[in-house]
Amino acid sequence: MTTLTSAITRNESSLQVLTVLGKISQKNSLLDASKKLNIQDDVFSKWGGFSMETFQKTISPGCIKEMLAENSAEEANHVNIRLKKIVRSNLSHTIIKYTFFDRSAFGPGLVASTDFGICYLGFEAVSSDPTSSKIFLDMTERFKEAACFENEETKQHLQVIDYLKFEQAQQHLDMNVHVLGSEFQIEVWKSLLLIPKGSLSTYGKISSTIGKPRAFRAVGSAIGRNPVSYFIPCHRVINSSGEIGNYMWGSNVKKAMIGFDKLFN
DNA sequence: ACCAACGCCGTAA
DNA sequence: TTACGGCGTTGGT
Repeated sequence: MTTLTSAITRNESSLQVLTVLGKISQKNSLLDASKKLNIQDDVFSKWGGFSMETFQKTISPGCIKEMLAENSAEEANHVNIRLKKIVRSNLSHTIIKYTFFDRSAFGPGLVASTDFGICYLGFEAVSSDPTSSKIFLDMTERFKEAACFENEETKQHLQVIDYLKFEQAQQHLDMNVHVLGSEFQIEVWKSLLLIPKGSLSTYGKISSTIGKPRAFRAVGSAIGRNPVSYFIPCHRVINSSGEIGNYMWGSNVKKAMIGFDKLFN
């Protein structure tokens, strides 16, 4: 099987993987869920080249604890991100281009950018009218003073979508990210970039690293407003209890990202 | 400017 | 499992 073939099946099987992950609980294992949904249990190997059992184990409490304990600061991420703030007062002169993508390792989604870099990324399966989707409304609400229009040809978008398909082993990606947010939010988002791929942190730990150990709840709110999911890895922050916790695009997507981070490549 | 309500929380019981 | 504290953000006066 060629790399290309497996990449196609990966991105096509992601929807089924996400469906199964949305159905699991402490009572319901991946195997139970896949049987109930009448989904083949080999979708996980098609998706990431690892078995359902391996994935199940990776998101089990024991492995989650291990990922929380890892505190290596070397070689943090495969993606080297340069973060720049969007100045709100300049927004009326800002042009934002957006592209819907129908396939990736984490399902369909929306990516947007300014001329400097990516300003928005999220994952949602949109229906026939994309402009009424939660993801589109969230993006346009954030940038309502800017000029937003659809564009399929942006080099930055293609680069991001390519990466999210994981069609080949990614060594390194240099990426510019342009974020709109308060000082506090941007400080929180920057600290997320320090969480190594394959390990996890907690809301409490993040609040301590920014010097406000009691602001964990505010940190949760700030993380929830992360405009560029996956690349600003808010999926790597979970509850101190070991629960996966909530996620803007669904906790099934969060689980998929956590397991994929750990197992893929 | 002020206040109330709300969150991807943590922890104590 | 439930209740409450603490903190930045937002939306309504």
